Amino acid sequence: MELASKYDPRAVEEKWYQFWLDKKLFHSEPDHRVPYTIVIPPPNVTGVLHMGHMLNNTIQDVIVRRARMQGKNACWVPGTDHASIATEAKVVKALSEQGIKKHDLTREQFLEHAWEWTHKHGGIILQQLRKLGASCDWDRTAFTMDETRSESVTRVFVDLYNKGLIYRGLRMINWDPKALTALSTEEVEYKEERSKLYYLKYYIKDLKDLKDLKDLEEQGNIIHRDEKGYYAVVATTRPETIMGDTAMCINPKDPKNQWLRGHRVIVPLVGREVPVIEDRYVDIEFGTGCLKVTPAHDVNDYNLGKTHNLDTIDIFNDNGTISEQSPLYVGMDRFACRKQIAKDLEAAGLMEKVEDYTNKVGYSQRNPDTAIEPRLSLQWFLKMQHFADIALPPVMEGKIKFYPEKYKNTYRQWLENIQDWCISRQLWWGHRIPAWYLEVNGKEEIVVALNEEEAKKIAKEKYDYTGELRQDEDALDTWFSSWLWPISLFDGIRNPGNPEINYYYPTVDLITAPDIIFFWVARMIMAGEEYMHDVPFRNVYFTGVVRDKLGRKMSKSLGNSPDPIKLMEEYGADGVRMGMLLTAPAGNDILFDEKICEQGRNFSNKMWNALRLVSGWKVSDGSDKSDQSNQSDNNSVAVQWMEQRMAQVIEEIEKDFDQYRLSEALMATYKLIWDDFCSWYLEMVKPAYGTPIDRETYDATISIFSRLMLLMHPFMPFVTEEIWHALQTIGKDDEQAAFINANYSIMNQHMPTSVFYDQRMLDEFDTAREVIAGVRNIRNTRNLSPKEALEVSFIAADDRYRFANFNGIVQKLANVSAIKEVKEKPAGALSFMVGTMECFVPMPENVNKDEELKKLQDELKYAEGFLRSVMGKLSNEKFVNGAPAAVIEKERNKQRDAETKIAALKAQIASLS
RNA sequence: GGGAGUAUAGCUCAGCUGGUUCAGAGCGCCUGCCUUACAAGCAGGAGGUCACUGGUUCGAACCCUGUUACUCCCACCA
Repeated sequence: MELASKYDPRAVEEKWYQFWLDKKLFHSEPDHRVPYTIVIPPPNVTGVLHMGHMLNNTIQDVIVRRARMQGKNACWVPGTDHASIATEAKVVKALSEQGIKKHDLTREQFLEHAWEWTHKHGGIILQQLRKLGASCDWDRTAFTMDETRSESVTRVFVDLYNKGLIYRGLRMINWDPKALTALSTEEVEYKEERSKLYYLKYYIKDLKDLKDLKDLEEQGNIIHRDEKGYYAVVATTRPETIMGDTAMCINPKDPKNQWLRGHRVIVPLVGREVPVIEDRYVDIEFGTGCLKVTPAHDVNDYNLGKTHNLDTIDIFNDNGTISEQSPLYVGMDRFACRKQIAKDLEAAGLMEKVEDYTNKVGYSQRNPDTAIEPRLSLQWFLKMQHFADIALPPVMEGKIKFYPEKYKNTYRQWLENIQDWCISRQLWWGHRIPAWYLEVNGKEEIVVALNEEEAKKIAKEKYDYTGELRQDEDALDTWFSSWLWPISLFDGIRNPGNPEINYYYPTVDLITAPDIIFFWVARMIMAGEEYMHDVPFRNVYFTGVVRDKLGRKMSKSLGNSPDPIKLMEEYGADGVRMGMLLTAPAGNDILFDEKICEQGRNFSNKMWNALRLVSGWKVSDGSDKSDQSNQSDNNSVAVQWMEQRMAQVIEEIEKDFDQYRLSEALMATYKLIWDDFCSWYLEMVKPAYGTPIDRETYDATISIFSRLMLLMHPFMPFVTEEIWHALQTIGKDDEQAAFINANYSIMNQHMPTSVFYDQRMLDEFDTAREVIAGVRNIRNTRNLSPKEALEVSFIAADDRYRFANFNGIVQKLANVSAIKEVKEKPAGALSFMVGTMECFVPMPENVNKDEELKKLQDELKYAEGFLRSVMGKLSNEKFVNGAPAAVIEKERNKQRDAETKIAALKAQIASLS
């Protein structure tokens, strides 16, 4: 078999993915095995893969593949989200490009377009996940608006309505004037903005003269007056809302504004006369202490309006333009109006001053360019206190674990301050609210039912009504379907107790981004507790945000987001996966630099070349009766050592996985393969050019290499499958090889588990390695050719640093002709120390006495300093009395070692000078 | 305004129960090598007052006070 010197992922990746699909290796059915379930955070159906998805799905794939290889029945369910606002916006935009306006269409016509759009663009992202290697059970692909999921949503709505947890009411909500829909409080993101604070004059009605002006001022009142009369000053960031003012408010305890009590003031420009009300809500320190009250357009003002029985004047249309209810500026956009009104106020002498000001403005999460407008509106709500009550304990009590744990706090804080969830959206793309309206005795009544037929039945029973019903036009918030995801995927809402939901629920791990902890994670826990009386998952792994290498969020407008598909084409999916994982400790943001993928690509190549090496070996068939037919001691030691080392690292890897330290597990595996296996083991057993290797070592090598591929497989599925197959088919005839290739997969193999290992052997190797490094170092500094064999002798002060088992290996790897134990330092030798062992390389012609002396003296100085610090501890009574025995023993060992070392160094120095 | 987190080598991060994992890893950088698997490589090397401050302790990167800087979440100050 002739192998190219560079690994080419392109052909390999496609081939194996197809193979896995053909063999249905991702598919799961309930059986006797332990289930391992994970549900994908469903990406937007019309979305395309971005780096966040890459990270999230790579992590999921790693843990799913590992679980599968651990013999669990792994089931990773994929699917997409209908993303009502985002998708509807896209469809509206596409239609308008064809000159079609949404509201020229009927609901049915619009939905036809929307489905068409969904089918055309939908699922691209799922195809892209295949490139990544995602081992999802594609047969289970779901959509939040498919039949099962839709019906689940309707049922849950009806159920919660019947439980009294869903209600319809007029409330202050967040309105998106572009998407023309209500939003939940969670969907509003506040951004700091530089704006202006306008100080407006509100003249006092019928106040021409204040007789006790002086007294009032002495009491602390701040009184404004000009030629037109007395006036109050109101500070506002939103002068355009004055048309909706129905009061001015002061704090009853504010000494500055006592003089305003009981008066009426005139809204500037508008001319409306409004009362001065008093409420402790007003902050005395802010602005002038006078607050304009616009109950229709501000949550606090709304509350004031309720307490003080104020009128509500809604001066905005749905789209943010000024409504007919306003006496001025009708039809003008709110921001244009703000500019204009500022000018007009100025011109009319009604503006006291304007200051620069920074405040926070709410924006729609889905329409980041549109400032939301607080607005009084009739909407559907879910009462949340009940859900907060059931969702808090499982997380606080550790039934669900968060990684990293700090998100527990965030979670608790949110639940403890929960607000009712506005679940209705004025959209067509989504699950239509299953509520029907009817009129009974001139009064509107509501019937909530699974479908119209049911609704009619209820209307008949409850109201003796047989006429037409009118269904609510609104759709539900997207998250009202995704919160059921872990249940509805297994049809657990419509068909509770079915074998699938019983088997797969609860899922094990949820991998998601922290920004949807409230939107999704919390609500899934609520739904899980409500409908399954059990948690939906055991562990939540929060990924970080993928940023560029400068730490900026990746965004389209910055253009700093690489296209994952292109990255995979350049570095291979394995390379990109490894790159992502290397920089991704749980919960930390990822500063992603494309260059890191190179490391992944290089590593694929490294493993590939190890395969090239091994596959080029000729195995001794015993016929030559040469030494190569039997395993040498060297090879035997090498194999044993590698086995110990593997066992040790596997233990580490298992620990890392238990704690979801994926990047560390990967790094440990990486080093095991690159350093231990390639740099050390393969060099140990590598036969001289043209000579064969013994059968035993060869088989052991194939076995070790294969197991290393298993360990690496979850991280880099493609290259490991390729190499593993090559290893299984080496030396087989074509027919056997074809059979193996067609019937076996690395995915079906059992992940190696930790076993007992011999620490002494590992320690002995470490000594040997240091000896080798010492010799190599001497070569390096003296510019000696690696081809020139050297001799090594050593003085062992005690037995801890002996390495006799590795003598042959040291000889081979450092090109040493002989290793001798001596009692005294040979004349004319370079030296180095390994622990307390002195090593010498005799080399009379190369010894520079002064240099050597200096080196030794430096070492001596260090050792003496070290000894001093150790002695400091040991001569401290409190330490000897207070520290645990084991610690003291360690210090005594340090002392002994240091003393031995110092004696050796002194002897060497003496012999040189 | 409330809460959480972070600060260790040029960069990204480990450092778990305070003590031989104690100052580490990967990448980058420097030096020398195209050595018969791999230059996408090999061998070696340099790099750090563990943000600052005070304390607890026989002993602190680690525990506690405070300070500074950055990040995130929450909140109705117009």
